[in-house]
Amino acid sequence: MQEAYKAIADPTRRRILKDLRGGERTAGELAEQAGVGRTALSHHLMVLKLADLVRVERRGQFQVYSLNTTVFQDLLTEI
Amino acid sequence: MQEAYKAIADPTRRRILKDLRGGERTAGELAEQAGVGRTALSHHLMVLKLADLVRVERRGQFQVYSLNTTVFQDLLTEI
DNA sequence: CTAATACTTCAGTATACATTGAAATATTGG
DNA sequence: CCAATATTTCAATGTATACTGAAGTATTAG
Repeated sequence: MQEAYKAIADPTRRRILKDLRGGERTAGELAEQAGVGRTALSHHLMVLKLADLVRVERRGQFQVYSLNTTVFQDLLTEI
Repeated sequence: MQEAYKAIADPTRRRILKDLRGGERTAGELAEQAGVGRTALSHHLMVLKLADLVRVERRGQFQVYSLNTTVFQDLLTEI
């Protein structure tokens, strides 16, 4: 759970999560919206994945990210 | 609000906050419970104070800390 | 006033995090 | 297959965070 706390401590990652509330996004779409480079974004997505806050699925040449709302609920409950 | 997110990202600070749910505590009591030295604790308390998650009041030779539940609510709402 | 108690600030160090450009990997359209 | 597109990994750097012992500040008991 520590991973989740660290994950939401960063403003860029909170922007990513907020964006994902609007539905699935590709890594590229997220990078554009989050205002960081592809490399940095990839790092942030890895952090969110390790925290199990997002899920990812390859769809053709895209990696499609989506929220894992369950873990969000757990986090809220614990806080 | 960013300060609050960073504040709860650290496990030691979460222990401090949990302890404070049991009522007011002096800095010394918190240090003992949190399992860190006085110096480190003082630093963590400063972070919590900056995040406005705790309030402090001098009472004689003690600094007495207590939770600021209002900011907690705001944080939960935003998440 | 002085010593003791309770904390905080200072200074230094070690570790973790965020970001970047370049190179590597994966998938697909033609 | 090969070039183009999408994304990740590598390597390097700067900044932030956590921790520690020593010194400093504040308050009170005697």
